Amino acid sequence: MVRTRGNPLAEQLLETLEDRGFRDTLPRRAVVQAIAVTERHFTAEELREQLPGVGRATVFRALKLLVESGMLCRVLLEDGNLHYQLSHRGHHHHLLCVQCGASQDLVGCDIESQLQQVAALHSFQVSGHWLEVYGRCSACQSPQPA
Amino acid sequence: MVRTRGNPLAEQLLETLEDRGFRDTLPRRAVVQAIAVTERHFTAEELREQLPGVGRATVFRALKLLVESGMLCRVLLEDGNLHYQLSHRGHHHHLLCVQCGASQDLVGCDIESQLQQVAALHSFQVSGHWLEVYGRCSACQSPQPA
DNA sequence: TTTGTAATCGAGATGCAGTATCACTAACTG
DNA sequence: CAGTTAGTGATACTGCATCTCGATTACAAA
Repeated sequence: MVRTRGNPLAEQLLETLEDRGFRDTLPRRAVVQAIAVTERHFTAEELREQLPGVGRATVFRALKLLVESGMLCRVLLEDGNLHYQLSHRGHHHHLLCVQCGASQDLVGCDIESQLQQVAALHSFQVSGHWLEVYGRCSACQSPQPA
Repeated sequence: MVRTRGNPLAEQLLETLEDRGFRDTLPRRAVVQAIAVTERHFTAEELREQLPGVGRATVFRALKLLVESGMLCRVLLEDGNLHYQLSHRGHHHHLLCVQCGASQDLVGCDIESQLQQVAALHSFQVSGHWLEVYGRCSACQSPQPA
């Protein structure tokens, strides 16, 4: 395993980890680099297949670190499977295409304030929420109707 | 295993299953009965512990049937654990107390229409969503401040 | 009733995602 | 450069769920 210069995104992720006190190690670097070049959401297993030289536990540890640091987010698919995906923003949600599996971030959604109000009717104090939206992306709508 | 007269709710669940073409068997009856008398949301494992005489696969098969028939719903806890809970209404969401674990249904939440609008900005056609709300229930708020 | 048969059951194997252990190694620190 | 400590990885294990397949049972037709 050789220390390669990763792509800019990978470097940035590594830097953030360093800022949080974590070391810049070769295996970690490999995991982060693999994630940085992955377009779609992925499972831990898929990631592992791309990293035959990295131990199983290390991959999971890196995933956990990145999730806890807010750089990676979990995505719950409609079939219940849990995937991972790079997180650029802070809190946000996903529009998941049930046909092609693509995911795009949902921006401009101010659901929390609405939740606060409705929950208040139940005397419930909201501290967080989890939302996934399923449907069809623009590319999967018109082209092939049926 | 003896055929006992279950409580009314259990009988109703069984009937619905029968209407859908599923048989009224003793093990199934036991599973449904156990679910019907459970107040809180529960894990498959907890349910299984109450049913030592019923096979593992049978419990899971019954859970799946009930979920697919809309009588049981899955609840995703904040820690990522999946629980099950009786579903009285149709589509609804849960207010999950992170302190005592209680769950109450969120009524009067018209989130889907709001989602449709926001998603439309992305040319995304919404077909469904999953929402869990975390926070503190009324009982867990005032009594013990810290 | 009796009987045919498809649904269902259950024991155990298997799958899959993630964690625990622990001896070893590599990265930072002084 | 040596010491400290985080990190690594092989492997065992856990938790939750599904698969397999021969045995059993519910239901309905005779």
